[in-house]
Amino acid sequence: MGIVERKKRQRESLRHEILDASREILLAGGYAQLSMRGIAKRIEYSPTTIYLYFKNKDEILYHLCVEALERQFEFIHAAGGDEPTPFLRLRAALRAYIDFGLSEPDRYQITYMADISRYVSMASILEQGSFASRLREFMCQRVNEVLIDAGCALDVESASQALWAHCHGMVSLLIGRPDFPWVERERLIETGLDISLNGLARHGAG
Amino acid sequence: MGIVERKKRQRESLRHEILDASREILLAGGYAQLSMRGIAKRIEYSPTTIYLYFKNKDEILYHLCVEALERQFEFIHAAGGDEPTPFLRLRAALRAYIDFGLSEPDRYQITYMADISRYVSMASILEQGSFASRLREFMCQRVNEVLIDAGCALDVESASQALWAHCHGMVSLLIGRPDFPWVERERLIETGLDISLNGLARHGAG
DNA sequence: TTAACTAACTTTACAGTGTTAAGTATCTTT
DNA sequence: AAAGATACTTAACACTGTAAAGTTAGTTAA
Repeated sequence: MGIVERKKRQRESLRHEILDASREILLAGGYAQLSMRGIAKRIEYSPTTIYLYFKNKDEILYHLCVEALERQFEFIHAAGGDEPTPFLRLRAALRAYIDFGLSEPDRYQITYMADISRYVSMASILEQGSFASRLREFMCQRVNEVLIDAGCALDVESASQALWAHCHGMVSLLIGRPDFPWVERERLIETGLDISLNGLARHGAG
Repeated sequence: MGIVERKKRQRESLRHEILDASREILLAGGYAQLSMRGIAKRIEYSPTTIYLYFKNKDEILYHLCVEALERQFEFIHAAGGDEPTPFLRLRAALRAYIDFGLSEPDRYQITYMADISRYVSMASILEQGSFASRLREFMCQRVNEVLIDAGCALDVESASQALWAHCHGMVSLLIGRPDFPWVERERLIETGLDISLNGLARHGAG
């Protein structure tokens, strides 16, 4: 029965068109520009058609979020693999985290700053095998290597979450308050990383 | 001419009523609940009356933001003054920053996370003598004491901004993603502070 | 004292948002 | 050809922030 297949393909196709249009609007005009009616106009369907393919706007945001996490994971995973020490490998990963956020602010915003929680649970974003959970594991691994290397008794999970928060703080403030009188950006980032990483490696080392 | 005075007072009074209503709505129902029509209903005036007292919604948010910064400054300024060392005094201030954010999430959100930038400039928030600028100076001062005490050559401004970002990251993630599988909150905060502060104090100390 | 002016406030309206319910047209199956 | 499912649209609801015009009451000047 090729017809059923074709229908399925067509359905899948419009689903993708919706996500493509959403992504384009997001990256072109930012998060605030993204509206159901805007998406509808772009794909040349009525606004309510979208609801036949997605439960609501948050479900679209969720898919954009998952996509963004995939890109983020790949960006960070690719960074610093050739560095000689655990310390430098972790540093490269954190630096990549920050660079990703600053170079793709709208993607970053949708994953970490947008108010996405009404319909989308953290659990579904962190489901096993997802890029979010792989990113999390990857980070914990790099942190763990440093902890072992430095002979430091810190809890991996706590340390990873703290470092994540540190990086997120820099990204979100730089994105969200661009007109604050920041020191030179590169210096701020490097100082922030130095502080965090020195604090990690030398923790409990007298 | 007492009449002009009285009129001025009445005008000032309604202005305050509007801000009071806004604050109450914000603290009761959160940022998303705050609407011009909601404020109007609470003060028993028509929605457009508000526009005779405030340019737009952002100007109301701005005033709530300034208020929140005042509270935040006082909360943080009061913390740790009796601690014996610069290190512990800074630690207490950062801890207070985080505690303030977590205990008054809506106030925190409006000052650091809300998209307030269309009409309100950072410059007006940081104007000389404002609580925002006093908070900033206070933080730099405590950081500076630690830097001097530890004989560390880090730039005060960079270090302060980095530490601020670290704390903001923890607060904003804990507020914004409450359903993430965080480690026990107290442990996370303490670990984050340990890392940041050890990294600061031991920076460049071999 | 009456006419002009002004200040305070409301009504109406516009353009936008997410979303639901009902209706239509087309395509598939019996 | 009739029945049923699928895909899509139109109309509508309940919101949002905000601008323009209209109303009412109070103040001032002739």
